[in-house]
Amino acid sequence: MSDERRSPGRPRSQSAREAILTAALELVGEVGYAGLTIDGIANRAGVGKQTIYRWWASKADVLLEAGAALADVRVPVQDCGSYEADLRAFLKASYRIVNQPQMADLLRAVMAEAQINPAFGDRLRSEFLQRRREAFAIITARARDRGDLPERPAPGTVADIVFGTIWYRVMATHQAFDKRLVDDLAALLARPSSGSSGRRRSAGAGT
Amino acid sequence: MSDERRSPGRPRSQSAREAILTAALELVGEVGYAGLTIDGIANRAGVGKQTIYRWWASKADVLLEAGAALADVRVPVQDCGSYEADLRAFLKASYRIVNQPQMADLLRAVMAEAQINPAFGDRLRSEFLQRRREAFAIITARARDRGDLPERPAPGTVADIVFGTIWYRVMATHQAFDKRLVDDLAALLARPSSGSSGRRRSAGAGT
Amino acid sequence: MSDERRSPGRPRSQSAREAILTAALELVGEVGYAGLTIDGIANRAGVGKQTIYRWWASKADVLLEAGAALADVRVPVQDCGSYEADLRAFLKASYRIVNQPQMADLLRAVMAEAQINPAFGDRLRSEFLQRRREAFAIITARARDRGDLPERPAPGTVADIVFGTIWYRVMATHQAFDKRLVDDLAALLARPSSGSSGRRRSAGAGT
Amino acid sequence: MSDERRSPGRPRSQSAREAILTAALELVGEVGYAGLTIDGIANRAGVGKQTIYRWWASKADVLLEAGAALADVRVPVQDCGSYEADLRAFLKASYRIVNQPQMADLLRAVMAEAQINPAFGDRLRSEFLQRRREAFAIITARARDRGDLPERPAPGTVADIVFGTIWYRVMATHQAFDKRLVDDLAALLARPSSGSSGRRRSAGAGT
DNA sequence: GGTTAAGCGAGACGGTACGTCCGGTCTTCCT
DNA sequence: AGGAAGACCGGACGTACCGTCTCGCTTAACC
Repeated sequence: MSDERRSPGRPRSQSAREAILTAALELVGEVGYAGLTIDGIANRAGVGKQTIYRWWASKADVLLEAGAALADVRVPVQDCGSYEADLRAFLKASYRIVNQPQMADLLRAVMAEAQINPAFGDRLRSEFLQRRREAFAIITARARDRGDLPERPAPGTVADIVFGTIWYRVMATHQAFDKRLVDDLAALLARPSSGSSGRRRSAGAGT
Repeated sequence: MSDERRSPGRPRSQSAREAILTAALELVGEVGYAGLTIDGIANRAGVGKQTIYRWWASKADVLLEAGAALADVRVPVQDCGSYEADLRAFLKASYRIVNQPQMADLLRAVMAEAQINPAFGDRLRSEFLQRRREAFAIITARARDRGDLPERPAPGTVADIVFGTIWYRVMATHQAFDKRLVDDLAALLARPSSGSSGRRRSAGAGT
Repeated sequence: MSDERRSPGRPRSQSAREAILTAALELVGEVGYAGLTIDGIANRAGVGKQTIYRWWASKADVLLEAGAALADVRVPVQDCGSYEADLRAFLKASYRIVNQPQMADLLRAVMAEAQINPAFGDRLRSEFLQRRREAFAIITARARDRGDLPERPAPGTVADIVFGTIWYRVMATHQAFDKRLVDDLAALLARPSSGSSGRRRSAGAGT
Repeated sequence: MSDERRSPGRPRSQSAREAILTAALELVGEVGYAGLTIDGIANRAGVGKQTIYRWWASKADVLLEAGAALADVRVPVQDCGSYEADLRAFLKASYRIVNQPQMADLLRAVMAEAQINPAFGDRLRSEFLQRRREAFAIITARARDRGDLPERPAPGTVADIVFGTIWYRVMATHQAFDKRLVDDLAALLARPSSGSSGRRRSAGAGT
């Protein structure tokens, strides 16, 4: 029934894979991304360099996969009753991810590499950033259905604002992503648009 | 009258300085930041490597200084009559800077380097990011005095939102910084704080 | 009678053996000995690397065995009537071997490897060079018995001169091993020693 | 007067050059040619790898230059009175070179590399082997003039025999190049050709 | 006819050296 | 003293092979 035809040849070593991801995470914490080298990861992991090059295109890709495990905190997509509550839940989940010890350094590193290496930038977008945006899109879509989504800005722009603010704090100001920011963003973005359009929607929802 | 006591020895060559900045800008456009090397800049500029190392700490510092010329578009700090108008003026000026041809690439490069090289990160913050925030702070301070600054978020957080959104578009989505975003951000941030909470706070403050 | 007790397990694949020897010969002609790799031989032969390592110690050993087939031209050991005629017959046989198309390259390769890898050097001596010397020793021994062997040089030194000259042409000058060299060497080495000993022998032969 | 216009830039470091040649000679003695690496030479010499690659094309070229110093024993070209005496003097000089402690290993290595790397083979021929042959050619030319050069073999073939025998002992039999071989070769090659041709020449020379 | 044992193609593994590139320093001569 | 030139040491890069290993499979001999 199952089509899991094993390919011929020695199978990939899971222990090597895990040792590499662990070593990369440890090393980036100890020596920073600039000091991180494939040689260093290979030595720490007790692995040949080729084994890294065989499965990852760059040290940033290793980090990205290592980070995927840490970022396993699943975004809460269940309905909290209102757009603002949904927003707050999403932001709190993001807050928990970003405030993990090695996570901020890792995020800085992968975003930096994405600027320098366009091919990695594409991978970062498709395998990480886009997924986060899609999760967020669930919230705005639900709010639109529910009727409490402000008319402006458009959902894509809202995502830019939310993610942009978080990334800016991580990369530029090195300020903590604290609960106050959760409150500020949720309140700001959930507040009905000024002018007639907002009222119209409220009226519609109230009917 | 003038205190320009010339130091002894041969003075710094202005032609070399300009050739270096020009070469760096050209090369980063041709080969990207990853392909940019001190050797390459020196060759293109017809200059010895040592001349670069004498005056700049890294290729990112060369770019930062090269970019300063491009970013000469001075932020408008004059009063436009309302917080929203001031915001819109500031955002339009930023829009003009970011949309210069080589500027987005240059911004990406220096922000990436800042993540990788902490010492450069400090220089970027103190010599560029902080200056932009200070210019923006004039606007929020004036709005506070004028009385049309929403109570929340705090001015620093507003700056995080504004700059964060712009940087995120430059670095993550590669979306254009268009006039629609100017409108959205100005409208969103100038809109008065929502209903009861704002009033409650005012009431509390008044007691 | 026969003790050919077959060991259990799958017997060695003759088709794999032949494919390997053929692939090695082809490849050394196409890419040279430096470009010859075990991986390359295995791929060309459609064989796993392990199958090569199981039966040969190095790529030079593969070539040595591959060359053994080409060098099948057996040295003529039958008596031609005189030392000079025997010499000439031996040299002509060597000439036919060396002038085979792939043979000179193969000889160069194995002699080079013997200099670099002492263990292979021992194998080359015992399995190839020494056999050739033993074949040659038959000629000098017969000449001694017959009485037309010059007193000097000693047979071992004569072998050094004969083989040395051939190898030098193959390795150092890349000159063809031509019939003129056959004549020169045969005439030189069969000529009676100068001085009293030579005369004594001549006298003896004349009696 | 002198046109030794120094080129601009830092001049080549003689101390680095000598350290590299010394390190190469030491290492080839310790670990053999197969174990000799550019990395190893660079480390032993306290030098960057690039400094080696800048001036030499391969480790064999380093050895060849290192060996040139050892082989400084100049071939004696002065007239010893007879062809046989000249031959003996040349062979004794070669004997002294080959019997230097590191020399045999070095010769084996460069000749091996010449088989494997054709470009190096050309360099070895033009910079070493050919020079030795030219020195030897002086002896045969002088003998021809003097009249005591046997008619056959031709001078080039005589050189093949002399050098071939020496190289064969070094590479194939690992026998010492001893004084007995000097005597044997000198006697063999100086002995007049058999038959009338030799006598004719003697007669002519005697007139 | 099942069991055992070895050989087989495939290909991942830990390593080592390769030759290149670049960083940052230095040493020269020239201005 | 600054600058152009370019060699220097150091060290990471990504590649190529090495020789070994672990798979599933095939092929025989043996019970």
